[in-house]
Amino acid sequence: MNFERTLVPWIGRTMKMLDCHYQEVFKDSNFNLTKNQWSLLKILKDDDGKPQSELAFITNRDKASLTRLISVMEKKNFVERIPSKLDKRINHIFITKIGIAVFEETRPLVRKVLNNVQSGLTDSEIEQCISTMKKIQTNISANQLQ
Amino acid sequence: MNFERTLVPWIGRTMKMLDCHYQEVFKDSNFNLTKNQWSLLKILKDDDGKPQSELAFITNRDKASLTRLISVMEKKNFVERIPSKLDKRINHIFITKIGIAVFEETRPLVRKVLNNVQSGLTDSEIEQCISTMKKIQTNISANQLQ
DNA sequence: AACAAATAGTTGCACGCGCAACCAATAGTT
DNA sequence: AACTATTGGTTGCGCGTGCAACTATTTGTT
Repeated sequence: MNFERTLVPWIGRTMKMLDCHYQEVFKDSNFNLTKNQWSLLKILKDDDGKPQSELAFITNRDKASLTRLISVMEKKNFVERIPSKLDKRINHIFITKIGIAVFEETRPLVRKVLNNVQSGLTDSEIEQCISTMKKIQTNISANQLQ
Repeated sequence: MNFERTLVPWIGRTMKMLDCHYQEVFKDSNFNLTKNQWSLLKILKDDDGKPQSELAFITNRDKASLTRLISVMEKKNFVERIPSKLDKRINHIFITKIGIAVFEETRPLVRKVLNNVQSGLTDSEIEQCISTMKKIQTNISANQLQ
């Protein structure tokens, strides 16, 4: 097998560079925020109050991983855990005013990164690439069921 | 900005699923190996004896991250640190016989995963996607210099 | 030869991941 | 009502990441 014709390492390397770039941008912004935290703020901003299990599902994370993400964000006062009164096992997660403010203030930053990263790509190129990503995701899902 | 037309989240999610899938496959194989360790074995298999700094550069990693990766792999007897006699600061990294054996035995596994993941993709689709990844990487590199 | 600057590698820190084991609470079964 | 799943969340573990501070060694400069 010729690994040069293999897509996966290319995706991996690209993602690695993207992660690094985001980390750098957030660090420079002095907002004490990470890419993952930002993604969760984005979800919560439109749709608050979900239990952790649901957020774990939406973000494709292990529930333990989500627990820790929420813990960090709670310490920073970006989100709040509100225990359900109907079911004492459940925490509902709400975004705070600070969380909303930070999200809004960093939004242009993220937008700029996305624009820069995609600069020079045509619409059809992007669509084509998204379609390929979907196929790969389908293939992985199919394989994991075996 | 419509995030549905943004490529980055698609790449991110795909990569996440890929990481998970690899982790699962290696775990099931009982080889006590991870994707990152495998990638490094692949590099070392063809080209031994490089100093850590060079391996960090090749694999696009922080030198600290590489230190730890090597440490884990050394504990598993996959690689060896051999201090240079000419320059006492340098460690040369060599793959062991065990490392080579594990690499060869897991190679078909990785090949199978790659084939499955790319099944249904045409050659031109793969090429197109790689080309897009290259452009994104170029964009990121250009931005980081600013 | 003596001092400063660069280089290779390690360690502490904070963040992030999945798995497995665990606890508390709810739901389902007898 | 009593017992057994099942579910939601937390914690310990091993692995992985980058940054910054650190040590030891080498190189470059006066």
